[in-house]
Amino acid sequence: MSAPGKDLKNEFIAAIKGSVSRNFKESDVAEEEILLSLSIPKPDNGDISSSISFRIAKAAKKNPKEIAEKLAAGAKGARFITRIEALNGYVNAFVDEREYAKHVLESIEGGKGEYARSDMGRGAKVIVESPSVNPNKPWHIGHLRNALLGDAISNMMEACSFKVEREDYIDDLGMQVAESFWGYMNLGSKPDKKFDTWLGEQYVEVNKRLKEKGVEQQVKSLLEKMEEGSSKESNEARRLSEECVKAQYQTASGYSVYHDVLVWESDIVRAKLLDKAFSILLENGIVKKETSGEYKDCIIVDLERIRQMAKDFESPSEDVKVLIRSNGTATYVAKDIAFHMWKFGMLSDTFNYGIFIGKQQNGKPLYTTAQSGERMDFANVKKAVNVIDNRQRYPQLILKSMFMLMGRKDIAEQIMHLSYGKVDVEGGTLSGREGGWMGSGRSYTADSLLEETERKVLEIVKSSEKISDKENAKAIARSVAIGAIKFEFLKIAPEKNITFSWARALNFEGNTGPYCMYTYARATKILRNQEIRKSLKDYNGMTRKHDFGLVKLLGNAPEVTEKACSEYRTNVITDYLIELCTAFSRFYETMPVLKGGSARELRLMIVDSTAEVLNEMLTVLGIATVSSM
RNA sequence: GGGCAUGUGGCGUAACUUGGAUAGCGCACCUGGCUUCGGACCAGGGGGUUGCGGGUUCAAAUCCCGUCAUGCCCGCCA
Repeated sequence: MSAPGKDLKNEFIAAIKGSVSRNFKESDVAEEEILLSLSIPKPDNGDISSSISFRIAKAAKKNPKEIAEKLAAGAKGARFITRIEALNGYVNAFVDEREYAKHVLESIEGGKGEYARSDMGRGAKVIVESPSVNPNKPWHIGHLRNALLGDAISNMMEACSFKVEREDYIDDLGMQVAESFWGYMNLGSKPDKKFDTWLGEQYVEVNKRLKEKGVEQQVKSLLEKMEEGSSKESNEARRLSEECVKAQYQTASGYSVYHDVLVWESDIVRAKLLDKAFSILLENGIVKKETSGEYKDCIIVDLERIRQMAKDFESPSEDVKVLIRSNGTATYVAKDIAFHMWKFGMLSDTFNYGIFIGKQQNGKPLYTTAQSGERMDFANVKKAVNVIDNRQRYPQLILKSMFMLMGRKDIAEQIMHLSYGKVDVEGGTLSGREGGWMGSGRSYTADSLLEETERKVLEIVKSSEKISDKENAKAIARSVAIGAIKFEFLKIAPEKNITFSWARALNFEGNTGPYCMYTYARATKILRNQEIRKSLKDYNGMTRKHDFGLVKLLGNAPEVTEKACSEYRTNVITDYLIELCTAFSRFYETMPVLKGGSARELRLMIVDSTAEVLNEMLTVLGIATVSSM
């Protein structure tokens, strides 16, 4: 895989390294150190820059400016770098724009739709868990953030050569489902709308009645029956949950979010995952069963041992964590421990699988754990990414630490909690229980967000004079709306809380998905009916004006994907896209392509390459491009 | 009480992991640009003591200490 930006860096590093060893024999700087010293200077100062002289100056107790001058004088470029200068202590390199442009454009051309990728993951199998919404209500915009993050992270990891399994954990044995189930049986309402929305409304209604006499007790006993597995109630509850998940997956499908497998809590219970896991843990003394005292009959883990294992482990007020309660039921963390032992292949063959959705719109089926069905080859991974909000930091930390206690540091290090901030709405929260997602006017479900956005986009599409493609207006509006929403969530760093605003969501100007999509549409419009010279020989039309700035950015795409992936930060890609689109727009305004004279072929090639990179990067975010909008 | 996250022009944000040249971008505001490849655009302008106080350093939004504010977590609940 070709990464021109990296090639350029390496050439510069080699040039500096060579100069250091010739001029400053006593100060041996590592290539890694030079790499960290690199930055992009203002265009006037050069194309790539290093601040390494400051470091050398410190060790040698000399003036950094002099060091830089000596370094620059003694450094020689090879293929791309023509000139190396010192300025204010920095060492700046200037690149031969024709030679480098040739390398970048040929790399993109040769990449055949896989240019902006990396082989970082080396085919390692990873399981990404998201969004794990309780199966008793519709996705609201908070769940949507999770789903979009999970989807984009999965795409990013795939682009970096990981083998990704997209898994969704369905807790159909929770209090929430029990409450909705109770409502279903006792409130006398019949489904008159999308099932998940209706069920969510039952849930809100039940929650209001929980204070009435006996209701809470009834719900609890209902949950107990559900957990028995073979009862009439458990079958009925599972059926209800499945219907709800089917509805939720209509939402997912609307956003082009897909999964490979659903894992149901009731199937985990049925497969006796807990028993298998805890017999191993008890055998090895990782956890112990208390026979007396405060925690009599509980299975606990000593938190002091965890504290010693994990330095950043916060000190909880208690000294032990109960994993299995005295009545034999498991806590959330206990379930997660067993589940992760399964993910990493530590438990023998367990689940049966069936098909939940025969064919998703990506062409693949969605499998599900099931009471009876086939054995399949899920899990057994090298890495697990859990997209879970930041409130679960503590239990996730215990989870990791448990593997440390098992002597499986290798696994502990490969459990990544992708912790993200919560989504609020102006003047309120999105509580599922209290119905905050229902809103007062427009609701905050993922469905209505898409609907509203699509409506607004459609208005714009219809009033646009430039679009000839009016028959496809609806399809275009749908794509643009999805792009707008996804970009809006993914451009915010995951750890930040978001306060949702309709005004921002329905703005399509500036740093937005539609801007990027629009840029792509303009690029492809130029290319329409044009022949792109695949093996362009003449790079003489290359200038240092707005064309080279654009080409340099194009050269960085593979590194951007890699950085985004290794940091689990989707905003690395959105930032790059904005930068790229801005550079292209500038190029578009100032450098005529079709009337470009002798530079025409070259500029066509630049436009073609930009469209290619835009398409690849947007695809990684889960955003499909349109050629007219 | 302990811990975690966040704090950057009126609003929303990037850069913080790995210190580097004048803190980047968008919205809103002001000025200009469509007979020329699509104005969901471009060019220009005003607006910032990066919460506050110390420290380290040639160099701090970035690292360290303290402090304030906001949100969250610390149940045999789920």
